[in-house]
Amino acid sequence: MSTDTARDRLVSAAQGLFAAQGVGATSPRAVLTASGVGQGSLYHHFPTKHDLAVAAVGATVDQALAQAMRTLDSNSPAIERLVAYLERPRDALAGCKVGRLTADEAVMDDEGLRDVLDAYFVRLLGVLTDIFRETGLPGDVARDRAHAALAIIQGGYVLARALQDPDALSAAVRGFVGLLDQKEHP
Amino acid sequence: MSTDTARDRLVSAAQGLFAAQGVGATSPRAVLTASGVGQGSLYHHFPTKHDLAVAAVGATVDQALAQAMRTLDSNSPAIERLVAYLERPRDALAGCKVGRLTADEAVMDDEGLRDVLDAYFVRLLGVLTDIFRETGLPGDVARDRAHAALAIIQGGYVLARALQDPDALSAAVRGFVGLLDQKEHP
DNA sequence: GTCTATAGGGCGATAGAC
DNA sequence: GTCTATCGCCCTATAGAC
Repeated sequence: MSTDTARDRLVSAAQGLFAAQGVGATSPRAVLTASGVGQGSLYHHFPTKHDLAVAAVGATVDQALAQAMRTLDSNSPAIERLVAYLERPRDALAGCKVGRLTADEAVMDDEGLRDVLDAYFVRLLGVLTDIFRETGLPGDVARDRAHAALAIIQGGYVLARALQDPDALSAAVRGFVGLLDQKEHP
Repeated sequence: MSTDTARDRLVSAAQGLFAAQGVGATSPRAVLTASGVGQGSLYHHFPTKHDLAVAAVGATVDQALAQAMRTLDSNSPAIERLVAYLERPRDALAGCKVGRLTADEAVMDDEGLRDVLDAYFVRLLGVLTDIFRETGLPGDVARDRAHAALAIIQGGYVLARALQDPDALSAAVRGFVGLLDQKEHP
């Protein structure tokens, strides 16, 4: 592992705090306390909070994309890959590490961070659209369904947090998958 | 109008700022500046930020529920009421005034505010579940579809903000409504 | 009820020794 | 590269006059 340099420990600590509290609510001070490095080191590697945020959010998005691709990029039939992605176990009460950031003005006010979020969802939408196209749907319908599938996950996280009940996300996924299945079992 | 008392102006200003920036990122100072009242007045009516937040978030939830019920409570057929609710015009780029708060730790760490969010979604889920039941679905399936419908809206808001494109919400709704319709037009 | 003034503390960032 | 010390600002909240 290369996670024991000061820089890596800072990024890793920032990722954890950003996921738990958001970017705006996390102070550089909190990051350096959690990482165990000194104040000077933080500002040596990341002159401003913006720089730290870009590094940490970028790392989180890379990891989330890699994880998503593991279920979406197999060679099973399209519909199975889709359902595997939708039903993948998730920490519903924690919320989506990426999606939650859209409610954080400190993120949305920063063009660099906005671009990172944008790239994440554009990529996922592209892959999901291709999957729906493989099932024989025309392109525009496939694109709408891809938006719906992604919205189910993101909205399921919101419901789970609001209701403090992880099953709210599972229920939303079941409701959506049930609609997908009805074509095959009418 | 009764919105020209100091108290009402404070609540109204807080609602606007909370919707735009979240609760944690909005200072009582910002609220009193936006409302035009003096500092002493704020702390006279709302001794702590918590008290102000409960009043403002409560008001926002009441207004949002009333607006939702206007489309859900008509006497048109169940499926029409549902689609009318899903397709209602929304300020997608602003995000859901209520749903966005689930990403705000200042809200989730406050039991009173959590309860207000919970009540909002429980109420909407109840009404949506009843609508799906009216279409002849068994109770547990109706409940899952209600979760899915609400997740489409909440997730659509997240996608719209992440992509900076209001049509992402519309696309998610189209994708979902298309699946609902396929039973009728197979 | 509303005002001005201020307290005590955390914020983001910088200085400068080692 | 990493440390400790410190700056100036804004935060939430309180004090006390009017």
